[in-house]
Amino acid sequence: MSDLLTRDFFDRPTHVVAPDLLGRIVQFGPVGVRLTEVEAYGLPGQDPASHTYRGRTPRNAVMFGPPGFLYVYFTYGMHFCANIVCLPEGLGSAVLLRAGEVVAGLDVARERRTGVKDRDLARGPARLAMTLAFGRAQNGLDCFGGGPLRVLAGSPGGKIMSGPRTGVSTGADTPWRFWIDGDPTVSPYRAHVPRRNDRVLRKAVRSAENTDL
DNA sequence: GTGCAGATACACT
DNA sequence: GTGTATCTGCACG
Repeated sequence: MSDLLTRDFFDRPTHVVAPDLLGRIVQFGPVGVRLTEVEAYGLPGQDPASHTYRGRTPRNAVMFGPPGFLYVYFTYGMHFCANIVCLPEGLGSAVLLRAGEVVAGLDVARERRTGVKDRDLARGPARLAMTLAFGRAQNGLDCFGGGPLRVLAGSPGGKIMSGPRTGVSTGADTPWRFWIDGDPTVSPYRAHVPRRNDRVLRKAVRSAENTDL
């Protein structure tokens, strides 16, 4: 199974595309990852968790473009995460690639992430991005442009599960996180722990220390 | 298993 | 100017 999907595949709402994406293979150059966990992000003004919630910015501009393009963003000052844009140009939504299993270019993937167990190579959104070598330069790449980035057909080979995304009030009734049941490469990530108070406290302590110096 | 440090882009005051 | 973020690796138990 290595047929290409068509762009139409992504010309649908994210919560429809996301579960359908499980088991498909994202290939970039020599490395291919079979998706085992994804998360859908909604439209501006509708999904507080989405980067497009507050409208268009230079960073999220790709999300407002046509479907089937890669949106790579930088977060926490050190990590990249990758999404694929859904719905027609101008709407602004995408599916986050959370985890997967390396099924092609395993040797290259191991070289990129030495000392990491095979199952952990793409187990988590930022790890997946590292393994596929997604970075700033890959933001805005077309999955259907005939270039090194492609999405291939595949089947989940397991039961598809879904659950609510954490920390979101609006989408609490609609479970927009999808994974393949029992797959060892599904990221263990916890329900987004809002460590706000801890972080605020730590930051306060740090700045207090700086002041004392 | 749990807890924390890291360091940048962006929205908001 | 300030606070948060679609998180990971490592230290520790």
